Amino acid sequence: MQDHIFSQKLITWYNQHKRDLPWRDIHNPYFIWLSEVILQQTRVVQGMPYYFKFIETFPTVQDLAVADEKDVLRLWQGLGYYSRARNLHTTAKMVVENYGGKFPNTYSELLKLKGIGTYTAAAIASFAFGEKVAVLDGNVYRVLSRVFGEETDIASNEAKKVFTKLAEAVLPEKNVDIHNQAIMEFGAIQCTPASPNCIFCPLTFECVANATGKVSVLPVKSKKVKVRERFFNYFVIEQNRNFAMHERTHKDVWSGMYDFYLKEFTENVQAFDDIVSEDVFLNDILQNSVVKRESNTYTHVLTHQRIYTKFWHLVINDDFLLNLPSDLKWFSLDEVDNLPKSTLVNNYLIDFVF
DNA sequence: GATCCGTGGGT
DNA sequence: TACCCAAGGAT
Repeated sequence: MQDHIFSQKLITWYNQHKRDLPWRDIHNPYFIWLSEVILQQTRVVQGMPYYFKFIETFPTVQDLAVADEKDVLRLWQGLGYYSRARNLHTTAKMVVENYGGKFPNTYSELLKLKGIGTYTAAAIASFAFGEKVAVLDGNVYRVLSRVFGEETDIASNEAKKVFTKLAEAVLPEKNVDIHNQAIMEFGAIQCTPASPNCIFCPLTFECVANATGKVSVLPVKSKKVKVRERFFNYFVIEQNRNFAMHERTHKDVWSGMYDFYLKEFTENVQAFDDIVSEDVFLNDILQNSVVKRESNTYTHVLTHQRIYTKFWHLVINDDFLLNLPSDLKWFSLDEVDNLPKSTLVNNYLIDFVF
């Protein structure tokens, strides 16, 4: 099949079947950037409400740049991969300070910004500025792999070179932005990962995978992630309707988000005495508090971790003068609501506190 | 450069 | 249930 035929067929299909999405057919690089970062590893239906929240709360890159990082993270709460929100904020400040508030308009300049990699740089450069660069995301890997019968393992380092070359080869001279949108939309709606409806595919006759019966095995992807098990015991420390919260700073999940006093184990420790033993702070507290609740176990599943969590809700006596460790601070219920929190922590608060 | 970083929906 | 994976990027 000739490359321009492939692109023409994709665009014809796209014009008939494309979804009406709010970040389509616009050229505001700030809005396009927001949508692309939100949609990294995220489904359209999941990201859509966040897109509307962000453009309403931060209508311009300047608005985002002057915001507190806490508030950006709070708005991102529930979407996951929170480094995206921190990098978003960093890049907004860079655009304002180093680029006069105007997004750089080339692929290579965009690539220098935090949180903008090869895919996102290509997306912004082509959608907002019409630059002739090919996008390569999960959809494009799948479509190219099947249509051209390319069996290179997409988890390998080699694959990025091979598929980038393929993606560039099929790029048309004109309407690169539409072509890029079309190939991704085609992957998302027609050439789906599981059981695509090849009977109604406009590329049935050209598709190598269809001809060779390999649709279900392409693209080849080798890596299987191993899941680490962790056991959390959160101590929800409350006094006079204030809550002791801690900002996660270390290299771990939910960096920059707030949680409670945590005792972590590598195996399941059931007995309360074993959990609190040798913890001076907790033993000091326990003399002057009531255990208001011992929660059920929350099983929180992440990509590389399975976290089994029990919440111990301690209400400290009103008149007890408690010295918090330096990494814990008191927050009122309203303030707790406004802090960025993981879905795990937020779920407990929704279930029993808010 | 292999591993880590979230959450939710589909099968 | 267990697994996949979804408009990836940073380290």
